[in-house]
Amino acid sequence: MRMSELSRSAGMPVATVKYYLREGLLRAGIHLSATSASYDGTHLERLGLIRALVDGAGLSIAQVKRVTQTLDNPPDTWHDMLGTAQSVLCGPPDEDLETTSADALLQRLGWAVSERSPARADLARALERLDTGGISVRAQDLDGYAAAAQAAAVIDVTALPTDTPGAALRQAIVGTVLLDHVLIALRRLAQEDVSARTFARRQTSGAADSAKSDGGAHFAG
Amino acid sequence: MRMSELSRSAGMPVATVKYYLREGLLRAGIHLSATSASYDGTHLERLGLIRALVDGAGLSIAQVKRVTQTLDNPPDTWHDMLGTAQSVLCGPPDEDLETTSADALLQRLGWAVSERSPARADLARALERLDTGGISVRAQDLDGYAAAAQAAAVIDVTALPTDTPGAALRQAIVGTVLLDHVLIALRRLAQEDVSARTFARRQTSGAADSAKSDGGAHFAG
DNA sequence: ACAAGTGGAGAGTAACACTATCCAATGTCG
DNA sequence: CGACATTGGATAGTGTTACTCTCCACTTGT
Repeated sequence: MRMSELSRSAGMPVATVKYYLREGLLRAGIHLSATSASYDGTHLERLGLIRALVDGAGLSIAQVKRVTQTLDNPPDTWHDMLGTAQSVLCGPPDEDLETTSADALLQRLGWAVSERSPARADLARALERLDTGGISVRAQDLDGYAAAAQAAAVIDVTALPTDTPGAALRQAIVGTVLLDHVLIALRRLAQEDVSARTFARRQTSGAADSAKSDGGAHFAG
Repeated sequence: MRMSELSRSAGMPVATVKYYLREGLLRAGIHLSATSASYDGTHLERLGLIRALVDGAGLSIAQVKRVTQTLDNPPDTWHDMLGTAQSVLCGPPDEDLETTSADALLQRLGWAVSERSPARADLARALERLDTGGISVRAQDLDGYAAAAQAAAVIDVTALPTDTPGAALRQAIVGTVLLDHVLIALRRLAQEDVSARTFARRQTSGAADSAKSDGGAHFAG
């Protein structure tokens, strides 16, 4: 397959494919001569991955580069797999970060997470932003969110392919970041469902009797 | 409070505050004369919100503008509240979008969501990207993710403040988008915990016993 | 022979989120 | 009263990102 066919199959301009080659996101093709190289299905697949990560997950080119470099050079242990996935996807570590509320939550949950896990910093940052954004969340609600996150994580880990490390790493990184958005969309839709059942015809003002009293009663099943 | 004090309190340059004023993210202060206006705590609070949404949630200025406009002009019903929050936070509706897999999932779940809910389009897009990214997810796993998302949504809805519509709307929009990131971080941390418990010292390859051959046997629990 | 395509490199572009500069009109301090 | 910093307001400039375009010498297919 030549450049023009590759770009046509992937649905993007030749210039863009060249750009990804320059940036090291895509391996060079096999050189047949000074002015022609041959690309195969793995190149096409890689372009699909780049497109999904950039357009779908909103990753920057630099992040995608880290993902692809990791995919091409996997770590040694299964546990490092997810750790690598996270170091690629999380924000940078930050020494002067207030992590007490995050630490308190994690201790309450009893989760075995490293002291300097990048996701711990992400959690601390997210909780801090809730604060600066003027949102307060009850501890018991945080615990509830954590339980939901754990339910998702159990599925993540059990669904990791076990045939090859490469497939596992790919699933760990790509599946994690793409499923983030599936989960977010599902949360929105579940909100709509729950909201519809709870206050379908309740007004924001006027005759509204306490919505609080039966707010959660319909979800026992 | 004058401009310089407002910008100092919010921890951002005067030029940036002026920019937000220009873009309509921040109400103008009360004009005391042609060259001075007075700002109050609501302006400071709004700047904190903008900062949380831009830096924390990664929203664009245009999205933040839609959020603030909605906050300043709330809808009529409680149910519209979350709908409005979603139309602000979700991607655009798309007529030519393949929604069959999303529709199938939602029908299986039996959720009461509108045919043209923007979150439905988001879900369809996210599922499509899983495909172009080369990730396949079993239907039963999707159902599991949906259950986790629903658990989060129940907390979302029951935690909505019921005192004033403004507070509810603020929580619905700001809480939803900021808690997205809390949930994502919690999912990463839960992955680390689950992974640590599952394959703490198992090798992907190398001198240890062939991880390939028995790779999948340990995940039954 | 010759149009079309190739790898490669560099410059150009559009969007975005600020950031800097300028201005006339104050406020404020000695 | 006058020097001087600050204000609201407008306009232009900056740095980053993710492409996109142009050019080139050189094959390749017909």
